[in-house]
Amino acid sequence: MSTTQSESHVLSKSCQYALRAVVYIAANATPSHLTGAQEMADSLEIPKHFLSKILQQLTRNQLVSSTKGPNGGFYLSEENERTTIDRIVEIMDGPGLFKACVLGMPECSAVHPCPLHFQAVDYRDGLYHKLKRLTIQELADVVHKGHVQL
Amino acid sequence: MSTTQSESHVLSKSCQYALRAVVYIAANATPSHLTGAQEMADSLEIPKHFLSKILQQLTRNQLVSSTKGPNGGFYLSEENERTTIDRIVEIMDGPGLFKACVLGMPECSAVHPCPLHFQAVDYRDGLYHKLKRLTIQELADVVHKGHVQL
DNA sequence: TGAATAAAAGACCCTTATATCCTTTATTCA
DNA sequence: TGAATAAAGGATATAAGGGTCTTTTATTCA
Repeated sequence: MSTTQSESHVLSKSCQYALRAVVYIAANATPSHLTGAQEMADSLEIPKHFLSKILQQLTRNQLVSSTKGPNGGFYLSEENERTTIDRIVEIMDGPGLFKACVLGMPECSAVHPCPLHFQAVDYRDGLYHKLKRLTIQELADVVHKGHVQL
Repeated sequence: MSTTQSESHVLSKSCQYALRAVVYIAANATPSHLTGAQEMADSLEIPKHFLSKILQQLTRNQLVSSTKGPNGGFYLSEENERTTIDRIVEIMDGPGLFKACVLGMPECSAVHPCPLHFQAVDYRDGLYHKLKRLTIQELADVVHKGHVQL
């Protein structure tokens, strides 16, 4: 009974990598030692070239900072550290994730709900509101205390 | 500042179509008038051939019933009507969705959590337990009462 | 029986996500 | 200044998801 399953996910792989990378930078970069793409790729076990692409995207959107050349690499400005998780998700996966209907219907709302609207909406909104208040720095702190793996 | 976003989603399109189709069948098929793929495709605005393939997958897994030939089509047995939503999701998208880590880490659990584990897990499990108790028939009833759009 | 109907099945194509590679630009420091 | 380093950028490859088309099989009914 072979069934071809479409392996779905909440966050794209790019977004997952982006979040882990940014938290890694927050937890490991210091003014005297910036974090390089190579170091991150090794430590987080993310394909290096793919990670570089993602980091580029984040810097272009000013969610992480970088400098080129020897001793160059990535770091977070004070402002970068206060970035909330939802911002990263939005940059990587677009604004749709926390707004779109579970069943993909264009007109789904509390007034014209799809059959799963009320089952799904609190799940979605609950997560969204948490991520909207949670900063990179806060996650990095938890990592530093060793309570969590990256 | 062009950012190539990877449009993520909770349920795959195949799964969204599958759920809508099954609820449609439950709400519209009668012993004297089975629902055809064409009718469903038209009514739900789903590409017909794609829908057919999905329906095939569901019948192969005995979540919907069908007969060929003139006046043939799809219908739900009594047992089919009591199928819970999580079963459909599992057939279409695999068993991973409600178990996998938000950040895609293989070893994520309450003991070795990823940075977002506790933020995500209760919502994920909450939705899962709802879908595990919710049947096709129950959704079809809501549709019949006109409270919901398909 | 045979023509018409509708699902089952399989081959195929297009788009997007994921991943890799190569070249260019900026920076450091000997 | 120039060699080395590391990010930025662009072009390309691979895989999976989404979608289409054609043929086969089962069923009905005239």
